[in-house]
Amino acid sequence: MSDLRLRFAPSPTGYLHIGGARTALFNYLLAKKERGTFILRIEDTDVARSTQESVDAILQAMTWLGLSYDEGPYYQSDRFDLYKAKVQELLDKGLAYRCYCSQEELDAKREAAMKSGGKPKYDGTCRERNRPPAADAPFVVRFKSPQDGEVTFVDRIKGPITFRNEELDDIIIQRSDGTPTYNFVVVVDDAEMGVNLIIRGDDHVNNTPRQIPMYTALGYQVPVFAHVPMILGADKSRLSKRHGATSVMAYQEEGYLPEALVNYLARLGWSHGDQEIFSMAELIEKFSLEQVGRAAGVFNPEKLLWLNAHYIKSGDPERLATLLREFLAKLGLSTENGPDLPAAVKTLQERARTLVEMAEGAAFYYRSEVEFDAEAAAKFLTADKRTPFEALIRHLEACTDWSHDGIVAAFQNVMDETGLKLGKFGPSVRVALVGCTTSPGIHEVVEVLGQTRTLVRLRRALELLN
RNA sequence: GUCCCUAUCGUCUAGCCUGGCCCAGGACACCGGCCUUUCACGCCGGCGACGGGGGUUCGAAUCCCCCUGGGGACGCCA
Repeated sequence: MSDLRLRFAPSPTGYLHIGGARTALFNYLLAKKERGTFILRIEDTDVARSTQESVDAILQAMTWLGLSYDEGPYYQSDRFDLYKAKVQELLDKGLAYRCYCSQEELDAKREAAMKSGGKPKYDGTCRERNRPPAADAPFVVRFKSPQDGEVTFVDRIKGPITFRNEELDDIIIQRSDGTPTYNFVVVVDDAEMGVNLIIRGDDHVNNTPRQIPMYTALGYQVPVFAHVPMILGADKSRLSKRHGATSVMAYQEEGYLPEALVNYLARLGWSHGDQEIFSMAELIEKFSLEQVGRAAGVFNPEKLLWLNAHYIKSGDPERLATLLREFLAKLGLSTENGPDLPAAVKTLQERARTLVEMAEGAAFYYRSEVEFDAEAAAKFLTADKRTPFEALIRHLEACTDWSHDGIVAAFQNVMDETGLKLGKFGPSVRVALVGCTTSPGIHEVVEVLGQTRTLVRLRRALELLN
């Protein structure tokens, strides 16, 4: 165990999205690699927007991805007393002050500042105010940010970053309803929880110079920061719903394997030479902040698909079969009275890129009756196939070795007897057994279907030949 | 608008720190071919980038400056 303490701190206002998942992954990987502690903290200070459903959805997605945490989940909504005390401490030290400006006043000031070409920062009206305008006037609490000099921090990914303090304004740390705000609680919690390396999204770079003075004001040690670049959509704008699915669990529903998403997310913005395929164990072993890129990256669904295809091809048939059942069920199919599912999976592993595709490809195995594609039936189930079909039925009936070799031998007998090449009647047999013209290899299909089902389907097709 | 970050094939990236091995390598996608009873897989080949301009240097993708492009932040959201 090292003393490295990391955290993932999502706010429960929706599902876990792709960007959050990657941030969580990087934290997880480094925690595992360095044998540190990975903390999960739920940032629900915005009581109105936070929901239990979102918490559950985030937890579920993390479980699916295999991102387990060592501590937590902590809920900020359980810690309001602590924040209150810390706000009071700053007030007592004179490092924070009550601000009585109304929302409307602030909006007007912001707009005016923007118009005159400046940064829309708070003008500090209440900074030096001595007493409230009225005894019961509502107020927020603002942190007194330093007004001159500059803050510099060395980002583990981007290097040194400097801000002039005059760019900063006095941010609100407590709302008029008494609840604390993000920029304040994140500092208190990270410090109180002993987090010493903060890996978070790029969009927080600008928050960092406002948070650093708060660490100091509260007597905390400033942690190290590592800001990972954003994930963009194909049009280079911030990834959002209009670029396709952004929810982690949507990928599960679309038939993706968690290892494919993990692998993809890891390689988006991080690299290890030319290697593309990484297991979780390998990522833990090889991950390092030094190899994380500094520029934003475009989310490429096609590459994710390719990775998913890879993991389906190389996956364990038994496991894939277990996962596939749910997808077959969505098609209204039960595997109970059908062929052995892992065997069926093996015939589809190299032709399905997702479990959805695999379920579609496996459907014919589990339908009680073949559903014929009209065009395929018209083209291939023709009267001239009667002879080879009868021969095939005879040889398959007589087959005592229902193995790949035994089945190949039966087909060979038909070829010898009729003088027809496989290409002459194979496609018709496929349509008879599957219903359409694309499927796994015909011998494989026959083998997996089994003797009884194969013969039933061939005889029924024979009746249709006329 | 202001501030911050960033810049190698369409996309993800290697190389950049420690200039020459790079007329820039890998992967996805795309295009051709091979394999083949179908569809795929696989294999082989092709297309394709150092944003622009100045420097520094014998030599720059690599170092410096400017420009431009892209992203982010500017909330009593997180």
